[in-house]
Amino acid sequence: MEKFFALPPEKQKRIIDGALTVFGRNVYRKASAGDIAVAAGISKGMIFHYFGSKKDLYFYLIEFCGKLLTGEMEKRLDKNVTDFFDKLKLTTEIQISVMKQHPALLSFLRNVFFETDPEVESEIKKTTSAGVASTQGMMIEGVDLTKFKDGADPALLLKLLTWASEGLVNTMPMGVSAEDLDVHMADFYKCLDFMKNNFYKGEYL
Amino acid sequence: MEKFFALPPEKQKRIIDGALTVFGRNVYRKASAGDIAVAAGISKGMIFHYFGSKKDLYFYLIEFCGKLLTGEMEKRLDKNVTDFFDKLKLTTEIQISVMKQHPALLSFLRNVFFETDPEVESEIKKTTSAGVASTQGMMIEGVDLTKFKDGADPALLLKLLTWASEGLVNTMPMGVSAEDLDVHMADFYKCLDFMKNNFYKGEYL
DNA sequence: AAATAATAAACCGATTCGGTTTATTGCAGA
DNA sequence: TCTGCAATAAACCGAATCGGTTTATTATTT
Repeated sequence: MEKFFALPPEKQKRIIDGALTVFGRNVYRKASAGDIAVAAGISKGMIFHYFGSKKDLYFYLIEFCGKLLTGEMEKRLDKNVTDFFDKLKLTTEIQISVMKQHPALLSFLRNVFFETDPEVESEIKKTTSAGVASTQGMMIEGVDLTKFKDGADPALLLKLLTWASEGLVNTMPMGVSAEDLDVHMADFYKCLDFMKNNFYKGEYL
Repeated sequence: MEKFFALPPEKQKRIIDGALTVFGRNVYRKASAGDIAVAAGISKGMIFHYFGSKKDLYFYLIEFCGKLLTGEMEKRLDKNVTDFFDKLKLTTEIQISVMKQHPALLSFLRNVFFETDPEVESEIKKTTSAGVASTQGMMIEGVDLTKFKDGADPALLLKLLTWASEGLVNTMPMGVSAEDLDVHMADFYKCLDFMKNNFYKGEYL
């Protein structure tokens, strides 16, 4: 893998994104090295020159994405944020910013999560058991629930907005441009503000 | 294809669902007849005996799903429903009921929509141009907007709930059981009621 | 110019592909 | 029970593709 790391960073990125795209659209077995090479704009042989094997590339990508995602989360998701909507906004913002760097990252991780190929499944379970954790659960902890009006159900609201966030990301899975992401995020933020205005007590607006 | 239609209906269904699953998880080129046969619990040869070719099977499935979906929509989506939430509920209900019959149907159609393989793309465009139509646009037409409170933005609300509906369906794409679907749908309905209670004028509740 | 590293392209045996053919089974009607 | 026929599984086909290696070519360094 030293060979790979010796490459200029923008080329590393091209290869990573090409591989993420192919692994993000296909199951492990059907994601061929040839397709990855084409997507990355290099010759097939180079993949094995850089990574040794398809499997090695695959697990390198898992590690890379995991570290990037959790790294961004730890760096930017301030523990002191107790406002429900701020926290949700922040989480979405991080996801979007990651997708701007690597558009196929989320669909790749999703495929990894659902992968069942015996050649990789057991090792996946080993390396990702710590990583995933329930976003749902830790989202609501430390949140100041007293800001909500009586009758407003934060858990339900969280569920709704989590779905929406999922759907938002999922409705444009192909080559999603940064501008498109911004447009949709702006709409999503409008939704958040809208909800906040309606479900917070007046004094917290 | 007469051979296929002569089969007992439950066997037809098994084959359809197997094929939908495989085509729903893979791009056309990577969805192999062998995998489909395994998923359907028949031998590979039978696929060609029933359908002639993989491509014929593929387009039969497109036609089948299209007819089923639009058929259900026309049958159940009453034109007289002018209530925003009733309409949304009805639409979701139809989608879920279709997914109960054929769990992989939606992901299959989704893949068809994004398919780019030259072997099938042009013919897809021909056969589906009429079918898709903008759900978003026709969702809001004929809806009684006067029921909303001042300050409630129905278009924004529709967007949010459409995303949520997308996310709801998309968060469990694998072998989703009917009970799971019911649980999630119940949650979604609770969200709808919740929104309705908050964004409708009092006299319409 | 010689040596060395990076890369593409040709190549390898093995596997899988879409599709066909053959062998086996189940089930009519006699 | 035998016979014929349709349904099916299993073996098979040449072609393509697979993961991976080797060779040839191009850049780069010395």
